[in-house]
Amino acid sequence: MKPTYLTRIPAAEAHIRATGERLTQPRVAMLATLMTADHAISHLDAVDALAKHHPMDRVTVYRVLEWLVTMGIAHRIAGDDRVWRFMLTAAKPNGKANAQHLQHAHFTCNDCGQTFCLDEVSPKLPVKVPAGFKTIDVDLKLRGQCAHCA
Amino acid sequence: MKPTYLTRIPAAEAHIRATGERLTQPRVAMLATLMTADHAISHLDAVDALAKHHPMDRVTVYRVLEWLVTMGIAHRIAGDDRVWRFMLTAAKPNGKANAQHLQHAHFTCNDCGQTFCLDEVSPKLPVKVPAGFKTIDVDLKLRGQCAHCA
DNA sequence: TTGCAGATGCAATTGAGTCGCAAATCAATT
DNA sequence: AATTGATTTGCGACTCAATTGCATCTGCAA
Repeated sequence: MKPTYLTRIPAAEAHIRATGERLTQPRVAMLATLMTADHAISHLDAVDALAKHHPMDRVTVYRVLEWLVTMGIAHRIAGDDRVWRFMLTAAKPNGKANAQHLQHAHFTCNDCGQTFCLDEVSPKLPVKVPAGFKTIDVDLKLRGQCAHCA
Repeated sequence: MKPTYLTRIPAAEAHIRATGERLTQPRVAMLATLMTADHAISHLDAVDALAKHHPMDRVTVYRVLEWLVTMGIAHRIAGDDRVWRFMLTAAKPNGKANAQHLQHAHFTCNDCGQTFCLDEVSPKLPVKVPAGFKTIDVDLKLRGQCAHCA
């Protein structure tokens, strides 16, 4: 069954505390919200989801989301509608961010519009680039129908 | 050496005439401009580039670009800055759009910001998706340093 | 408890992209 | 060559995600 917001609070606090940065209510609430999502959520989705338990300013949502990205806790995905969507970066068992996650795939459903992470697809992409080009980051994006809509 | 705008006009006219749609000045100018670019250009880049030889309205640029995409002559790429960039779709020797081009890779340089097409990388991507998911379109995006900036 | 760097809220701004509508243009037909 | 009618273009106004500036508040350490 789906995890609820409230049950994620302690884990969210621990995760933020582990960064050594300031532990603030908006950060906890935002991270707990991300933890309950099984797909990438937009800034607006986040505002709506937070409205129930911990309403906060739109701009704060932007800034907290950006902070989570710079901390490596979340990553952002460019949607076809020019809207950023955010998702937790997969963590390794020890709690550290997964470096391999930098190179991974996303699947966006043409019907429902949801975006999912496909971690299992990614790490072994053999990508050849022309001479002189240096690859730092790889992003694989699929479009189609998700299991629910097909 | 780089192709110039003027030398591309005849080819652009021929290409548009081949679609069976109306041959208009903005379409010719836009296509000729795209033909001189070796990397993906934004809507604003296009407006600036056209200003010299064939100034046209911002909105017209958007619409012509969109028309070129629906015709399969160009394709659009979502940039990390939420800006669409456009590029000619590689044509096969017979002049028809290349269907395989639908599944291909882009390389964006972190330093100069230019985006290039890597047609040779793409077609044989073995992508596994979870059960029930149906892939229709694949987009591979690389980030790093291009040959010029490295 | 206090001090203050860093975080948040609010209002205003930016900038890519879109919409509606009147005027202009292309091309088919006379 | 002129007419006609459907498409396109230009212009203004608009939408909406995201950002910026600044005053206020808050977490944390001394």
